[in-house]
Amino acid sequence: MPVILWFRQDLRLADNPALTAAVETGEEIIALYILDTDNTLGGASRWWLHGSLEALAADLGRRGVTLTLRRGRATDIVPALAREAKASAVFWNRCYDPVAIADDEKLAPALAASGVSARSFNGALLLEPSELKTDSGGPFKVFTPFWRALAAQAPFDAPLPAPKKIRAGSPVPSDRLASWGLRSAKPDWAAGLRETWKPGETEAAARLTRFLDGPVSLYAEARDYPAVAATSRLSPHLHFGEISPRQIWAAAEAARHAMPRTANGVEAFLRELAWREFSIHLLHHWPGIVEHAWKPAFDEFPWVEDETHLRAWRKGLTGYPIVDAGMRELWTTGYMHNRVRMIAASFLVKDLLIHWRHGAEWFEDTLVDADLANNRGGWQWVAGSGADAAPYFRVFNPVLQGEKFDADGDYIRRHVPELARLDRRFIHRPWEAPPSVLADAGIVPGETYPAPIVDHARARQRALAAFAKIKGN
DNA sequence: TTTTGAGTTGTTCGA
DNA sequence: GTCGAACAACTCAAA
Repeated sequence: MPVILWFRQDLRLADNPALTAAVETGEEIIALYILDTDNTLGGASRWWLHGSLEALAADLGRRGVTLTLRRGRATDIVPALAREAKASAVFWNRCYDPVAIADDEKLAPALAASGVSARSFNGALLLEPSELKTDSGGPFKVFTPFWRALAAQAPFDAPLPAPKKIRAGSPVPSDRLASWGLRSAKPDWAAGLRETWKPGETEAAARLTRFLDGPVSLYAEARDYPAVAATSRLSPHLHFGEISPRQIWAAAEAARHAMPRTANGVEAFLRELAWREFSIHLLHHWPGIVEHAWKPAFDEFPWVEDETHLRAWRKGLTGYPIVDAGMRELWTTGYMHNRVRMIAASFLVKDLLIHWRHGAEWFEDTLVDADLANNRGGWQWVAGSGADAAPYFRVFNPVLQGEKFDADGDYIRRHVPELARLDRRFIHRPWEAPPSVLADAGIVPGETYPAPIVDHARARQRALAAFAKIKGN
């Protein structure tokens, strides 16, 4: 009797515990992916998913296995396919968002009732939420102790190799990937994504190797400079499970061992990997953080509804170059450098006083690495409402941040072409440039590039006053 | 049980 | 130009 391997956010063959276990049964395997109708994916995520499934299907195809595509509710599709294919078991790697957890809790007994065994595995985390607790038995709420506790449990299980041979089950009816319309965007906005990214397990591994061969040695210092290619850019690959944190941890440790000069960079990089784990742990223990402030007092915060400001922010037309560069990088490439994410997020939440949920939703629609746990956690961190959040008085100054982390304005010139010829002295504050300088750069304020939509100094005062209202309550 | 040091990423002001 | 303090108070995690 065949067994079903249900692919979810683990679109890879290597270090895939569910796949390895399924292969080890010796039975024929039916590989399944479900496009869940309850999961509204953002446009950039849909674009990525298409490519990732294409790559997975090709990798499976080389082993003679067909990837079966179905659309619907996982809780309906999995038992139905098990009956249809007379499968004896279903294998999958666990996901940790609230919908997936609820599905798992329904599926296991439903399958058991029809005599199908269900086996789930950890393919997405170094340690699962149940495996990492404080001394008093509760979940961590502060990153640094979480990180210490996590690192203390290294080394983690060695990554599993991709199965050499997979016994293919008889084909069952499948949707065609194209029929899902994941890339049927009109107008075609995905040109920048195509130039920037290549979804799939092969590219994920190659990207990791390239990063560990070079940029990682500078990572600790250079990762904050958005014009410098010092980050791994593995986040979308990680989100879709084209690579696992165990693979990354093991490879990074190997690099540190082989090249001691990379030690600082590796340490900082693994810390960032641990932030992903921390976010997922938080989401697992407090699923309410998707919609509500983790600190309840913040649900009383006097957020401002301002559609005009929100639209200017989304389009990268705030008049603050570093914010606009970030928002345009996001729109054109499906990605934003981490430092700039903080600046742009702080601007929305603190300068414009717009609810972090609006920002989170826009990011989820436009980021190729959109990840519920990371994204919601990150936005709440910036807003000050999250676990281990930034203090309320930490308001990023977009001019100072720009001058500090993009001193020459290279990042801005790349993404805001109308400012490309502006002298570096004014690249972060074009409103202060003399008319002759603006003329030389071909800039007409208010026409080719907007004046600042708010005055930062005043916006900061307004934010501090607003945050004072909810303090201590 | 109580105590204690610490907590991703900042800015401004005044000396 | 540089530097330290203030910006709040609270909660966490471990001793």
